[in-house]
Amino acid sequence: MSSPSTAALSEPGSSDLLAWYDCHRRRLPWRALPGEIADPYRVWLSEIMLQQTTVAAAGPYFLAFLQRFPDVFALADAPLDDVLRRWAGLGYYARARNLHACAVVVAREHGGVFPGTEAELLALPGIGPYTAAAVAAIAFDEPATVVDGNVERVVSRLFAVEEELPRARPRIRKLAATLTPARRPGDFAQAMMDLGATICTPRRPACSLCPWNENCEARAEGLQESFPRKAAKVDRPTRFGHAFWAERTDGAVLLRRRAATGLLGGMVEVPGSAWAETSLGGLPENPPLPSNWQPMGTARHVFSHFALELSVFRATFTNDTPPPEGCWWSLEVEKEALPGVMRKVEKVARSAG
DNA sequence: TAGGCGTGGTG
DNA sequence: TCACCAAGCCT
Repeated sequence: MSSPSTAALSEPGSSDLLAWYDCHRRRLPWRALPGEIADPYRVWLSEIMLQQTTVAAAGPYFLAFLQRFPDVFALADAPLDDVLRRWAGLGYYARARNLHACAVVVAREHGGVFPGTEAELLALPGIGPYTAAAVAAIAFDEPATVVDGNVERVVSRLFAVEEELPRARPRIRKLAATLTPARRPGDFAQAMMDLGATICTPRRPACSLCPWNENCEARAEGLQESFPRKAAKVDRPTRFGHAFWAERTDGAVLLRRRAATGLLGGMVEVPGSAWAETSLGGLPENPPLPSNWQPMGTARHVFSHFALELSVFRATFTNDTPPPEGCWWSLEVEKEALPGVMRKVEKVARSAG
C-alpha cells in the first residue's frame, strides 16, 4: 500500500478528526446535542432509513415516523400496512418490513429496550454489520468500528488501498479499526461519515479543508479521486409491461397487493401484465376487467438492477362493478402504500394525453 | 457469495 | 442524458 514516496506520511489521528467534527458537524434531525447520548430508538430508526439513502431523502420520513410512531411500542403495535404506507416512496421496502419485525422483537422480547452491544443488535431483523456498529457506537458509546460507503472511501484514500471493492472490504475494515478511538467512538463514527459526505466526496474532494490532508497517501500521489478502486459494473437491462388504471365514476381506483416478499414486497399496485424482457405489443395484455382500454402513454422507472417501461392503459367503470379476485376499489389512493413506480403510472394515467 | 432489492440527486 | 452513487441487508 505505501510506496517509498508516501512512507513518510504520519498516521492519521482521531483527535484531529474529532476537533474538526466539533467545529463542522452537520446538524441532523436524529442527532443528539453535543455531549449527549442519543436515544437508541431514534438512532436505530435513522440508521435503517439511511441505508443506501441520502440524508435529504430520509429527513422528512424520519420526522413523520417519529410523529406517528413516537417509540418502539407504537411502532410494534401498528399494522404492517401502516408502516408500509409511511415508508412508500423511500424505496428498499424490505427495510420497512424488517423495521416493523425488529420493533416487535424489541418490544416483546426486550421490554422495549434496545440491546447495547454489536452482537445483540446484529441478531435483530434488518440490522447488519454497519447498523449494529453504528447504533452501538452512537447510542451506547461502544467502541465499535463503523464502516459504510463514506468510511470505505476515506480509508481507501488515506491508505491508498489498491485492492478493488468489494474484495477490499476486510482490509478496509481492519484499517478503520486501527483508527477507531476508545474515547468518543460515536462521535468518531459520525465524524468519519460527515468527512466523507462533505469533504472526502466521491468526486472533487475538498482536500484543502480536510483535517487529514497531510496524512493521506492518495492525495500525496495526487490520485485521491481514483480511490476507492472498484470492479467494473454490469449494465442494467430494460423490462416492459402493461399497467391498467381502472377508475370508477365515483373516483375509486382498482388496486391489488404484491406478494409479501421480493421486489416491492407487500406494497400496493394497479393491476398489470407480467414484466417481460422484450417490448409487448400495443394491445392491452392481461387486463383485469374487459373494457375499451385507452393507451395513455409510458411510465419509465429505474430500479436498482433493471429499468422498466410500463405502457399505461385507462378505462372507466360503473360504481357497481365488482373487483376481480385479489383486487379492491380504493377511494383513497393517496393514502395507499404505492411505491414510486406506481405514482408514475398514476401521473401518466391522469394526464390529458 | 453474488445478486436481488428503490429512489432521487448530481455533475 | 446518463452514469454514478447514498449512513446496506438478506439469502
